[in-house]
Amino acid sequence: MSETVKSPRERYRAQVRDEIKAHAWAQVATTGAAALSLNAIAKQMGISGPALYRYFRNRDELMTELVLDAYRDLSTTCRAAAATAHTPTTRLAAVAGALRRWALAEPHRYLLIYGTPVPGYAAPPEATAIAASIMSVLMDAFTAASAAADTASDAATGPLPKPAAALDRHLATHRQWAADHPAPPAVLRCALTFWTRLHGVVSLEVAGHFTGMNFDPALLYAAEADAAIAAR
Amino acid sequence: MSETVKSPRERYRAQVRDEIKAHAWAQVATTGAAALSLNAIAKQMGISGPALYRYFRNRDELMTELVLDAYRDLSTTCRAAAATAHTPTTRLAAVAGALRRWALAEPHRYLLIYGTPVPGYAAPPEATAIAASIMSVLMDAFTAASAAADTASDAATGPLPKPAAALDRHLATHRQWAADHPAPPAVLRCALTFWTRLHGVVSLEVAGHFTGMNFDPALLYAAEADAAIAAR
DNA sequence: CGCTTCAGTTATAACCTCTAACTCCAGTAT
DNA sequence: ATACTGGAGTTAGAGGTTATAACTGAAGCG
Repeated sequence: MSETVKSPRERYRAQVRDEIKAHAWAQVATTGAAALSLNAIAKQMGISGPALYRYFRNRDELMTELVLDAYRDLSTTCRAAAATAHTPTTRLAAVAGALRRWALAEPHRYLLIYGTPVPGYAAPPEATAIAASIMSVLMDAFTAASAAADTASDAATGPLPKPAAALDRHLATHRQWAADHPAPPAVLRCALTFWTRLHGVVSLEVAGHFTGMNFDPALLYAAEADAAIAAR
Repeated sequence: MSETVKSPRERYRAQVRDEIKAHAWAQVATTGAAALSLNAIAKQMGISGPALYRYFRNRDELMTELVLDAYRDLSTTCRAAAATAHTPTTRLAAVAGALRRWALAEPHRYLLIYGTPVPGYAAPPEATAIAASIMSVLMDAFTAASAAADTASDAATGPLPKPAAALDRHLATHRQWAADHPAPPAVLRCALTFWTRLHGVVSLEVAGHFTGMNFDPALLYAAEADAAIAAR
């Protein structure tokens, strides 16, 4: 760590950058990413607007930084949750629970990643790399789960439905996103559906589409997580 | 229809309102809802900015109008798709296909409804009513599907997993959103999961989260739709 | 200890939403 | 038919935003 010793200038610069990001996160948490205002941040910090442009080229660069922070945080949260459990199925359940808690803790942070992309904005390659790393957590767990299922009772799950089989055949050749992961197509499919199903529930929840419906999204989420795990 | 005869003033007013909305939709389609600019619309129409405020109290009112239009269009699209099929399962498949086509035809329109809510904005009660009507299409189809399954072979689907059973018990009492629909809890659960699963795939697709992954979302979507229908 | 680099400043441009005050014409009512 | 009035559209302007340009002054560097 002592090798990261920097000049005073750079130390100060990094410190101010972090302070800016802290204020930005506060804004995102309260009013959402769309209302993020560089001017307001500067005012809160007691400096004038254009001073911020010494630290971030423009609004998009700050936004990208926030997106990457959010991705990183989500990734470590999922990995930490996975590490707490020792059986494959409980590990998947732990990741599912952690994902929802993470999303509900700061809805705007979840929406910053998975919500409406800003018009001209394109996610940086690093973001997709982190997203892939989250998927690898799921693929690891599903690999272990399917192995355990083989040794135990591989029946119960009858023949694969046609569309699922077609998806598996497709994923056998179209697996660029999991190129460095040795999982078979079925595991890729399971990880993918696990992700999309959980996102389906939690994204509607954080966007407020369940508010008027008067039921507990937690139960729906639990049922979906369970189904996705049991389906194998 | 001839009873809706209006004064010339009101005819003109309605016409201009529609023209404004047409330009707004064009903007939403190209740059997204977040970048919707009343000024730009006025410029395109050859009038000056403040003139628009004769027709819409503010930006939010125009946005609300667009949201309601989108909801209405999605609702009629789903109902039309459901009407094309004659068996319950093909009807569900038709609705699923129509939903994805509708979303992909204009991604920003889908995101306008199901994407990140704008900061201070709250959906009008009419929107939730239309959303409920979309759900009722699904509940009708699942009701018919489960009835058909009873007459045929109700086995295959073994005992309900614990979390799903818990959700069913919860929905038995928490069904405000389907108060005027006689469907049993299991049907509510099926409709709900059908919705969330399809949304999970299509929302990630329109938000561009599959772009770097190099697989065909259509196959994943088809597999998910099929699974949600087969699960009953 | 001088020089240079850079953080922060003000001024400014070009947008945005939205209000206020005014003009003027067209539809309405007598 | 004509007088009246309501409303559509105008300009001016307040207050917000992102972002650039030019300048100042101090702090770090050699």
